[in-house]
Amino acid sequence: MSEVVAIPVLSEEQATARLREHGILPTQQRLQIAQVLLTRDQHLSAEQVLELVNATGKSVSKATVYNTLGLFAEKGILREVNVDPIRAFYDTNSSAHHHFYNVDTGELSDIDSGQMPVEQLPVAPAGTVVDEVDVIIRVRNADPVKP
Amino acid sequence: MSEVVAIPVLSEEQATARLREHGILPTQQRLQIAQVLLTRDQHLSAEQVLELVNATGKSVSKATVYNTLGLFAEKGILREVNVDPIRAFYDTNSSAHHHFYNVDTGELSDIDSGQMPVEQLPVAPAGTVVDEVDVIIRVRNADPVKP
DNA sequence: CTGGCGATTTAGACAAAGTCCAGGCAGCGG
DNA sequence: CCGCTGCCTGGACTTTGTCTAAATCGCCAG
Ligand SMILES: [Mn+2]
Ligand SMILES: [Mn+2]
Ligand SMILES: [Zn+2]
Ligand SMILES: [Zn+2]
Repeated sequence: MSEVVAIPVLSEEQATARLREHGILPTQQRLQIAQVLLTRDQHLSAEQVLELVNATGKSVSKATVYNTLGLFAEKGILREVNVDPIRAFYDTNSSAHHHFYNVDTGELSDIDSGQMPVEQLPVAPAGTVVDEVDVIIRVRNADPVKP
Repeated sequence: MSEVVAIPVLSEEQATARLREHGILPTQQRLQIAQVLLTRDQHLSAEQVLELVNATGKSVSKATVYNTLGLFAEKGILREVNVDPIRAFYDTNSSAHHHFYNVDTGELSDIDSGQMPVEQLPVAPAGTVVDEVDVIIRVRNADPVKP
C-alpha cells in the first residue's frame, strides 16, 4: 500500500507575493517550487527539491528545478550553501547567518545569530569587493563515552 | 613544437621526510604527487594535480591521484577546501587559516592570519564536537569606475 | 635467491550532480 | 485568432569522483 504523507505547502497567494516582491514572474512551476520550499527554514539539495515537488502530485522537470533554484538564489529568495563538493544546498533562510555542518550525517543547521560575533572583516584583495561571508563550522559526532 | 616548462619540484628526500612525518608510506606515486604539490602554498583541484604530475613526465593514474589526495588530507598534509559545488580544492597550507574566493575568476587566496580575528565559537549541537572552522569570504571583481 | 603476501596502483566501467539543446507550450498584446 | 517572447521539457551530454578486478610492488621468510 502506498503511504500518504501530508506535505505542508504555502498558499498560492503567499507564494505569488513572495515571487513578485523579488521581481520574479510567477509561473506555474516556480509557484509549485516556492510553495513546497518557502514554508519554513530548511536546507535542501536540488534533488531533494525535485522529489519534494513531485511528491505533491504536480510534476516539474529536473531542468526547471535547477533553473528555478538558480534564479531564486540570484534574486535573493534562496541562498546557495556550499559545504560539500558533491552537491549544493539551498537555504530558505536568505538572511545573513552561518552554519554547522555535521560531516558524519551531512546535516546542516543554522547558527543562532548573536551566538556568532560579527568579526571585523579583512581587507579584500585589490580590485574586488566582498559579496558574502560564509562561516561553516564542521562538527563530528562525539565519540561515545569511555568506560 | 612542444613547449618545455620547468615545473618546480621538491627533492625526493624532502618529500619522503614530509610523508614519514605524517605516517604515510612513501611510494613512488605518493612521492611524485608530494614533490609537485608541496613546493609552495597553493590551492589545486584533483584534475589540476593530475595534469601537473603528468606534465613532469612521470605518470600517475586518476584513481591514485584521488586516493592520494584523500589520504594526504586525512593525515593532515593537505586541507580540503569546499567553495564550489562542482569540485574540491586541496590546500597545501594545512594550518588553520581562512580564504577569499573570487566568484568571477574562481581564484582562491589565503587570508593573512592576524587580519582575521579569532572569533569566539558558538556552542556545537548536542552530541557533536567541532572539527574545523572554515571562513570563506566570497568576493566579486569591483565594477569598473563610473565616468 | 625465490615464492608468498598484504598493500598499492591501474584502466576503465560506473555513478551522481549539473548543464545544454532543440522543440513544444503558455500567455499576453494586438 | 495570431504571433512573439519567454518558459518548460526530455533526454543527451559533461564533469567530477568512486568502484572494481586484475596487475604490480616491496618486503621478508625460508
Ligand atoms: Mn569528496
Ligand atoms: Mn552551480
Ligand atoms: Zn541556514
Ligand atoms: Zn589556503
